[in-house]
Amino acid sequence: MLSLPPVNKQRTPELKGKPVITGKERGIVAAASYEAKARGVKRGMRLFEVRQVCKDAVILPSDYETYSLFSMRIFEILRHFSPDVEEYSIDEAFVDLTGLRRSFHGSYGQIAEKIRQTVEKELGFTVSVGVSLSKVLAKIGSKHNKPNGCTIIPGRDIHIYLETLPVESVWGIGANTAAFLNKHRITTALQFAEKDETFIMKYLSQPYQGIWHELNGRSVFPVVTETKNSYQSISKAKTFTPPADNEIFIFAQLSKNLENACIKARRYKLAATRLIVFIRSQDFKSYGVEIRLSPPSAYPYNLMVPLKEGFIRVYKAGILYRQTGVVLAGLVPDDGSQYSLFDDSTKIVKMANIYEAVDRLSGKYGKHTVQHGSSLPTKQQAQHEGDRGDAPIRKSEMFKGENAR
DNA sequence: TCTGGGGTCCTAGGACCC
DNA sequence: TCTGGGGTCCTAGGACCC
Repeated sequence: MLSLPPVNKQRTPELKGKPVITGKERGIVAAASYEAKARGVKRGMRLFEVRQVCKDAVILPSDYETYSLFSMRIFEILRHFSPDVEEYSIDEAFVDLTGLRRSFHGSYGQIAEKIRQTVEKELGFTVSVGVSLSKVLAKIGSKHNKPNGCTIIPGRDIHIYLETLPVESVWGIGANTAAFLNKHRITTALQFAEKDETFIMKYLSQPYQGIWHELNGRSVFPVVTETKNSYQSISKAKTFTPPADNEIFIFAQLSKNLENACIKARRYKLAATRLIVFIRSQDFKSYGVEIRLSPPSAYPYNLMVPLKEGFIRVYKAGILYRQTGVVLAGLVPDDGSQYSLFDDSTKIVKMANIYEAVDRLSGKYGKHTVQHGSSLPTKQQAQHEGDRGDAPIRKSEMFKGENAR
């Protein structure tokens, strides 16, 4: 396992040594440098809290594009060492080194160290590496010595690394499972690894049984080489402050979520067979419904009726809500051909043409150049004041399916 | 961690069928 | 109309990750 530094400071040396965080545009911490983390900054923390614990924090917008470019270059370097590279996330990768000692004339540890040095030489920043018998152990290794470390965990030393590691720090074990394990007097990763198989089989489900094997040095999670170019689901959600109860405003939020999700789905040539509509109230309770879609679609025009239906089912007047969201699920490839006898095919083709034009315009003039009329009342203030106020709708056009062709 | 956004996979239990 | 047994499919919801 190899992991990138949380914030790329390579291009701006004046930030070296300073607590840097990204996520300015979202109001929460997307990533934090080691210096910031040392001061108590955590991922997901809100920015005003960051300023409380760390006054001199440098807060930058996330530069996703730059970061993912670096990430791609690292993956390329890794593939020079082994064909079996799993791009686990934008800043992490698994590499299967099995059988490579011969060609590199060295131990696995030496290969890993060479990888680390190559990345540093070619890209100018440091990464942490963990080497072991399984993905779970390699991940523990990579976290063990974070900035610029290279940790090798051979089978005979596993217990040394697990002994002091809280069980909830193990990859795949979250708060709920940790709480359960704690009840059975299991608090460290080693106690979990040493628990007898009967207990594991009886009380834990499959993924945790896998983790248990991996902690014991038996690899059961394969390195997945296929890079993902599709999705099982696409979701869009947005939190708004202050919480609101205005029906029109909340539906407009949902409508916007739907348009955004559809744009992404169309980009990947996918259509949804299920639409999930959810809203979250101020007290953090979530209400959602799922609606089957036939035919599958990624066009807001087709999904507006189901969206409304879902909204009516989840929305209760007089409750304050803080978030809305949609999920396009059951995604199927949209080759524009699979509709049933009962679907109006000429209408479907028309719709495809319209949205093709919409996507082209958006590509040219920016997202939401053209948007659904129902998405417009998304300014809270506008609703309160009974008009659209200063809502910037200059670029937007009202767009009604009936007249479009 | 009193709370952002975007994902994945697994499981229990109901529906339905023979 | 009731009673068995067993299989598959689907869905809601849980848990976890970055």
